[in-house]
Amino acid sequence: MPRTPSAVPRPRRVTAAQVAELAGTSIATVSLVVNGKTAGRVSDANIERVKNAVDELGYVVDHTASSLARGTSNVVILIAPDLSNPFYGRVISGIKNELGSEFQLLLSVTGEGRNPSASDVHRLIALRPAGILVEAPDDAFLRDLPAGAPLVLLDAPGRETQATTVNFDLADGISALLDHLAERGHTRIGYLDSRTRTETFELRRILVENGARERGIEYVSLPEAASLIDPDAAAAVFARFWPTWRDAGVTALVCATDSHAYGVLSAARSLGVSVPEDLAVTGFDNLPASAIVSPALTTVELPGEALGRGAVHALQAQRLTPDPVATPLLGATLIVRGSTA
Amino acid sequence: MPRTPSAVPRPRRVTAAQVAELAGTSIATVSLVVNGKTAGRVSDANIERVKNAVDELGYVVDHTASSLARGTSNVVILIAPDLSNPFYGRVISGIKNELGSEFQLLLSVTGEGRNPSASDVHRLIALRPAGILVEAPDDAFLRDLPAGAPLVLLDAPGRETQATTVNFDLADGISALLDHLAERGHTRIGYLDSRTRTETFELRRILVENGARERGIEYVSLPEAASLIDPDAAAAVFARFWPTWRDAGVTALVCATDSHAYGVLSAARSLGVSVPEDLAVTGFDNLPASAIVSPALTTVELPGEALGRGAVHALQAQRLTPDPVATPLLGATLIVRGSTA
DNA sequence: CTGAAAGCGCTTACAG
DNA sequence: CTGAAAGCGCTTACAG
Repeated sequence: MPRTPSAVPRPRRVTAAQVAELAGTSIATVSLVVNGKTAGRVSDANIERVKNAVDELGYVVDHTASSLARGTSNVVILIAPDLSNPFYGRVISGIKNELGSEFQLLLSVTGEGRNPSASDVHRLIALRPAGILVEAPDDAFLRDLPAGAPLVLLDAPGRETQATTVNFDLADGISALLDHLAERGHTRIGYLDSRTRTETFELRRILVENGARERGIEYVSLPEAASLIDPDAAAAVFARFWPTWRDAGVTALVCATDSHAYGVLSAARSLGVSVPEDLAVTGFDNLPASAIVSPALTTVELPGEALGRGAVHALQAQRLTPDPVATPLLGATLIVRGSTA
Repeated sequence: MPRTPSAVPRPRRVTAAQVAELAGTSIATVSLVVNGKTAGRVSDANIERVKNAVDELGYVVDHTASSLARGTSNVVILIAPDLSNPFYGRVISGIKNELGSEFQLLLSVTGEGRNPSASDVHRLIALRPAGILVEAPDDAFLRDLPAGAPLVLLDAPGRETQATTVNFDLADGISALLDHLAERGHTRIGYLDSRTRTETFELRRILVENGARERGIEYVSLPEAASLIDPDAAAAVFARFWPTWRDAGVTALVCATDSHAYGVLSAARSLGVSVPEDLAVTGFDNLPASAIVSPALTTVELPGEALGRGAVHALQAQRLTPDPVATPLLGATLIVRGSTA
C-alpha cells in the first residue's frame, strides 16, 4: 500500500484519564480495576464507580500503551507457510480453544509457500507478542533462532533440543501404513516428496524408506520426484516420473501430503492409470476432501487440533524457562480407503 | 492459556538510546534516520553514523512504542470466518502483494465458521491497526459498525453505502451459469444454500432464482436445504433433500460454494445418483480441488486475488475520507467442467 | 486503600 | 542540520 498523503483523523479513543475523572478516582485505580487486580487494593465503592464509568464511556484498555508499559502484549502469533492448506484449520482451532479469552491469536503467512524465515519473525517480535508459534520452520530459520519472545515450533522433528517443539508420532503412523501396504502384497513402492525442505518431510521420507526395508519392500528412490504442496504441481511431477516408476515395478506410491496425492489421482486419471489397480496411492493429513476424491484416499491422519492445543501448553511452559521444554508426541492414525483397496 | 505464575525475563531489546549513544547523535536523529525522514534534516555524516550503529547493534524499531507515539501501527488486519477455506489463500495473496513491505498483514479468525462480530473487531482496534479488512461480515456486525480504524468490507454486496466495500460481479457470473444450464436443457433447478446468513449468499440465491425465472427455468424453492460451508455437512443435507428434489423433477443443483458441491458429489455417489446424468451440479469459487474431484466441477470462479488487491486499494482510499468509498465490481467467470457435461 | 510519579521506547513539533 | 523535551496511554513500585 503506497504511503497516503494525509490520513483523515479518526475519532479520539476514550482514555483511562477520562474514566478516572468521571469516577472521581486516580488513573492508577482505573488500571487496577480494569485489570482485575483489586484484591486488597481497591475499595468496593471505587470498584463500583470505575465500572460504571467504564460502561458509560465504553472504555477499552489501549492495547498498545498497555503492551509498552508491561513489556509484553496479549497477542500470540502463529506463523505458517500456507494457511490455505485445510490442515491448518484444525491447528488454528486447537490453538484458539486452548488459548482462552485472555490471549488473542493472530496469524502471519509467509508468501508463496515459503517457509517462515528469521526475518519474518524479527518483524513480528517487534509487536512484543506473548508468544510465537512457528509451523514448519526451515533450516535458515533454525540457524538464527530469534530471541525476544517465547517460541514454540510445530511439526519440526529433530529440533527438540534447539527449541520447544511439538511433534507428531510419525513413526507409528508410517509403520501402520507400511504394514497395510505389505499386507496388500506390494513389494515395490515409490515416494513423492514435498519440495519444501522441512524437517517433517525429511523424516517422513526416511521413515518410509527404512520401514520398507525392514518389511522386505523395495523402496525405489527417485529424489527428483518432489513438488510444492499443491495438486497441480504434484500432478505435473507425477506425469513426468510415472514411466520410471512403472518400469521399475512400483505398485504403490506414498505421497508426502494429501495435497500431493490429489494431484497424483488427477494425473493418473488423465494418463489412464487405474487407482488402486495399477497403482495404490496414499497421503498424509486426512484433509476433508480426502474422503471425497475418487477413489477416496488412504492417508495417515495427523491430529492438527491436538497439535494446536499442545503448542499452547508448550508455550505456557516455555514462558517459565529459557530452556527448550520437552513435549509428548501426538499419535498419527492410518485411515484406509479406496485408493489402496 | 492459563495465566502463568511468573514468566522468565527475556533478553533486553536494543533501544534507540543505545544506537544514539554509539552513533554520537540524539535519539531524535536516530528516529529520523531509521524512518527515512532525513531529507533536509540530517547530515550525510550523521546518517552514516546512525546506520553503522544500527547494523552493529542489530537495532529494530520497537513497534509498540512507535505505534503509541504515532497513534497508529503498520499492521493491517484481515478478519475472516474460516481461513481453512482455500478461497482465502488467493485473497490473502492479493492483499500481501498489494500491501508491500511498509505494512504487515495479520489475520484473525473467528471460531467455528462464525462470522466476524463487532466485539471481535473492537478487540482488534485496540491494536491500533492501520486498517481492518472484514470478510463476510454478518448483520449484527453491520448494525454496530466499529469506528477507530479505517475499515473495508470484502464480499458484502448491498453494504456499499454503509462502509467501503469490495464486491464481485455475481450477476454476470450467475447469468453465464444459467445460460449454460438452459442450453443443456435443464428446466427445473434446485439450490443448496449456505447456512451462514451473509449478504453474498443471500444475493447468490436471489440472482439464481430471478435469473431462472427470466429464462423460463423453474426454481424449486427449498429454503431448508442449507448447510455450513463444509463438504460433510452439505452431504448430509443433500442426502436428506434429494428425494424431494428428485420427485420435483430437479435435474440440476446449484450450490452456494464449491465446498457444498463436494459434499453433494460425495453423497450422490453413495446414493447411486449419477452426476451429471441424473443430476448436474455446480459451485462457486473454483477452488483448486474442483478440477480434481470426480466428475470435475462446473463452477463460477470468483477472483480472490483481485478481491484482496481491491481491498487494499479501497483501504488506501478509505484512509483519506471518513465516507464509504466506491469501488468497481470484480468480474466472475463461469468454468464449465464434467459435473454439468 | 489511595494517588502522584516514574517509566515503557518511540515520534514530532519546537527552538536554536 | 541538531537536540532537549513533551507526549502517546498505560502499569507499577512507592510513599502515605
